[in-house]
Amino acid sequence: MKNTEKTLDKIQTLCRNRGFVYPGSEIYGGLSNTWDYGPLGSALKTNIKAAWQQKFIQENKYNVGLDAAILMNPQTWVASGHLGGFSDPLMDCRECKTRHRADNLIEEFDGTSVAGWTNEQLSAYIEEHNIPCPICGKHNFTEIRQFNLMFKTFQGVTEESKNTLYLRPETAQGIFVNFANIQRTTRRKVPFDVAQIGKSFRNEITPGKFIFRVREFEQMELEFFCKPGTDLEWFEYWRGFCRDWLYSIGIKEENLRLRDHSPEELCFYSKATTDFEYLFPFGWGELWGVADRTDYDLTQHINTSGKSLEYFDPTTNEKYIPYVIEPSLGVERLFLAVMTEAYDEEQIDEKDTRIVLRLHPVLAPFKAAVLPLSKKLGERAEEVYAMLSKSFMVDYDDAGSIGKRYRRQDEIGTPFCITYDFDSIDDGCVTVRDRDTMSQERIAIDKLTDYIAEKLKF
RNA sequence: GCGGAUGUAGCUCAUCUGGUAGAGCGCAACCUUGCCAAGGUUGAGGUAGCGAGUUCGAGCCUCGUCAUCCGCUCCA
Repeated sequence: MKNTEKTLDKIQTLCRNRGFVYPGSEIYGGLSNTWDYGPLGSALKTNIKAAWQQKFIQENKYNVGLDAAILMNPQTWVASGHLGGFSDPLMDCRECKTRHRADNLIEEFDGTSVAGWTNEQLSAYIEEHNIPCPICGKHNFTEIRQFNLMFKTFQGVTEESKNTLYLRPETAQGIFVNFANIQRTTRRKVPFDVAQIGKSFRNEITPGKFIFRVREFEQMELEFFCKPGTDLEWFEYWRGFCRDWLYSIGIKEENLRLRDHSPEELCFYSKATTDFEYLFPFGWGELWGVADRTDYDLTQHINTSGKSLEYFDPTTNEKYIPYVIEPSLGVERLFLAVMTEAYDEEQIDEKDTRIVLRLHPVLAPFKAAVLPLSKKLGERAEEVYAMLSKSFMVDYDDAGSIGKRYRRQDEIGTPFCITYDFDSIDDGCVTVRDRDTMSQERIAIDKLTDYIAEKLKF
């Protein structure tokens, strides 16, 4: 029973104590659901993103990268449907403390269509018809509160409504609005896709579960543009591709499941969607969504902007709006999944346990730690450290017993510990201890960089 | 946002019915030690989340506020 609630506490504690993740703005009493990634956490995050970029951009012939702006012309959100369509008028029942959507209350009460109604109209209608709470049957609601999931801000120094902008609630739209630019400048032929890592912001009503659901988060997304009719084939392709990548960075099969959305569950524009769910300490939670979004997004932008985003296929002389397959992954969620997967406690004896973070070496913040067996060897050991740091993130620790230093490194996921001992002066070798196998190997110092580099390959 | 619980040193906690805060671990320095949490000496670190009130006196009582955890509502 590894993935339990208790494990989340332990992971959170480890994260805070060892410099992976701190509560945000802590000295001012914090700011709810914000987290700051410390020295080790930022390194892990960077490594996760780099691994993704390597697999999905560098090694993939279909992909190009993009880094679009967070602030976008508000028309973007009109086209995507985020402005207007996703702002829920919510009210609470004072009697039974439940929350309801005002529009649903009316529609479920007498079937009246309330599309386009203002909050005043909604609440007047509820008063007028004395609509009861569907849970307790009483009629005692708070006033309507509007929950728009987009963060609002202003461009320019005056806070006028005409200057209102929104922090993007998803990175995808930056890709869609650049579709024509990218296709033209890279001379890509369909199929191809655009991959992007970036921050998104959503005013979730209920964030929580450590870094699982936060209001500011980072997405690793790609939009794969393909010919209509080939989309389901490609959908399958990406599902497998994404799954295999997760396995390769250390996610275990038994902790991952692919859940296909039922027809009723699908968004109205989506032809097929699969949630990759990971067995987090609090239960199964969505990690990665792979969706066939059809030509919905591009069509919306064509209609709203008036610009043509059609693709002309020069080999067949066909014109069409490409279909899109979108695998969308949250960096923080993968961070948590990776930490959950890696977290291990080894029972040494009745009273003694050892925490080992079995991170894939590619993801580990430090690839190795240089540990002089005695402080007298510090000068020589630091030379080894300086050499390795040219190629890798390396730690150096000379405080305390060697055993204690091994454990410190085990806790932060360092795969290799390098001890410089008294023989090293004569034979030019150091001992490399492997975190997972606990085996020790004598390696020549001048071969050390290559030795570690070899271990870092997938 | 609602309901419940919580908030004392970096961490885990103690402080008897209100009388000006302690331990273990961790951390730092020195000595010792020479491959998986050794030992010794010394030391740093808290206006008890914050603010107000009651009281001769509050970490302990009251109110407010902020934050965290659990549950509910929601998640394109």
